[in-house]
Amino acid sequence: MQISSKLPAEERREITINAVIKLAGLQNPSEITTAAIAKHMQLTQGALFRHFATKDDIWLAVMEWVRDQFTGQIIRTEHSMSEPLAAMQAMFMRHIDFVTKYPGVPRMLFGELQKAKWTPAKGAAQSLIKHYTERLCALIEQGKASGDISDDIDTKDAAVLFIGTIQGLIMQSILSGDIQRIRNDAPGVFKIYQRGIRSWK
Amino acid sequence: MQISSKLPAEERREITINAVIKLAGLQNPSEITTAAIAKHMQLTQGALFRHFATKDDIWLAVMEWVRDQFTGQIIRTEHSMSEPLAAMQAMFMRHIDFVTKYPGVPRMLFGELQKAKWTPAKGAAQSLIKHYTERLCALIEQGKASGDISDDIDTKDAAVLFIGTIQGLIMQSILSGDIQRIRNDAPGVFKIYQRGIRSWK
DNA sequence: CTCAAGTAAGTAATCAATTACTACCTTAGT
DNA sequence: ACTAAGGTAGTAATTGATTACTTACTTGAG
Repeated sequence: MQISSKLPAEERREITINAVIKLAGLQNPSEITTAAIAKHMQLTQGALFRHFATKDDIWLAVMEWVRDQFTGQIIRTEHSMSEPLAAMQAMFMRHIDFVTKYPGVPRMLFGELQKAKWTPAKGAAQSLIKHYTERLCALIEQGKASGDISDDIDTKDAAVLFIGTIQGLIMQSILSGDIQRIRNDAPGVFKIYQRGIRSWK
Repeated sequence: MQISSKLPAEERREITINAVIKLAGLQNPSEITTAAIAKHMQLTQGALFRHFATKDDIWLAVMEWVRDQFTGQIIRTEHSMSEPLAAMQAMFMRHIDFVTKYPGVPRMLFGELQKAKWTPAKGAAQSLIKHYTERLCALIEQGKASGDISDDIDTKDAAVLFIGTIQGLIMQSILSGDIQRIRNDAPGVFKIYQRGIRSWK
């Protein structure tokens, strides 16, 4: 039997993370087995445990990758805009881009958050969303200060709705089975959100 | 060993559905085992299969219960209001009421929809949301006709956002671990949604 | 030659589903 | 009114699959 070409540990970890994210786009993340991951990267199941102590450890590595990639992209997008509302729209679209590129990610996040007992991966997921919410709240406050966003609305509520708006698009795409469709729906949905928070002079 | 008092089949099915919904509020629905369900209703695991052919059959029964309860309540609420926007607000609050009363339900729904392969329970979940979306679209069209809702916005987008808004609140409550908190947040979030769709004359 | 990275074949635990048996209720025949 | 028969709903133990993880051995690049 031919064996896979040997690779250094760090490279294998990266390939593993990639495989998990790809598989999560095709099936229910909680049903992804170590055997399935190994098969997808042309490796035997036991070999995975040369690079990860436990399966939880794999999930943690994946969540950390997601955290770094996602947060990095969002922060960079935010800083590329000066007007708060424009920044929010750009972040919205960047977020949509991200989830259409990696459709498994929102599934993993939501699935992880549902778990009853604490896991390192769940902690990473929680802090990711917490951090995201904080950035949004800061932007909304800016928008209120500059007069672009209405003072009438609650900052936290507006942040929750921003994320919920995307969540709703994702759910719709899961229903239709076509993740790419949310690219078309996103602008119209964001328009409604923007009408909801902007001030009318 | 003392055995549980015998009950007629139909009653046992109802008790089972109740147990599943209660358990789903406490833990990740996909991790609920037949043993856990049986234990929660003071029954042995094997006895469950006197009333349900398979575990999938249990899930289907639960989803059908949810479909009947939820749809019934929402439809009744819709018909109790004459103005479209008022009806939507009432439906929003009824929906929030429902998920705070049965916190396991949204988890089950979302978890079921994520599954790769089709199951009867997944089909029931899909048709529930499809039907709900259709009712919302009809209401929004009514609102446009009466001039309460802006013609500028897309009906389907507005319906997606309505559900997404609630989805966002649920996610926030899962994060905070306190499902009851969404009762407080709901009015403020709906207010933003309403600003987003209503016409400004 | 070494040893990190691989294979292949385990193990123990968990889970849905099955099986063999039992207790209780209803009902028909005398 | 009694009682034997049949059906229903329970128990307790077991089965076969699946899963995360382990162990003993093998390979090949530096």
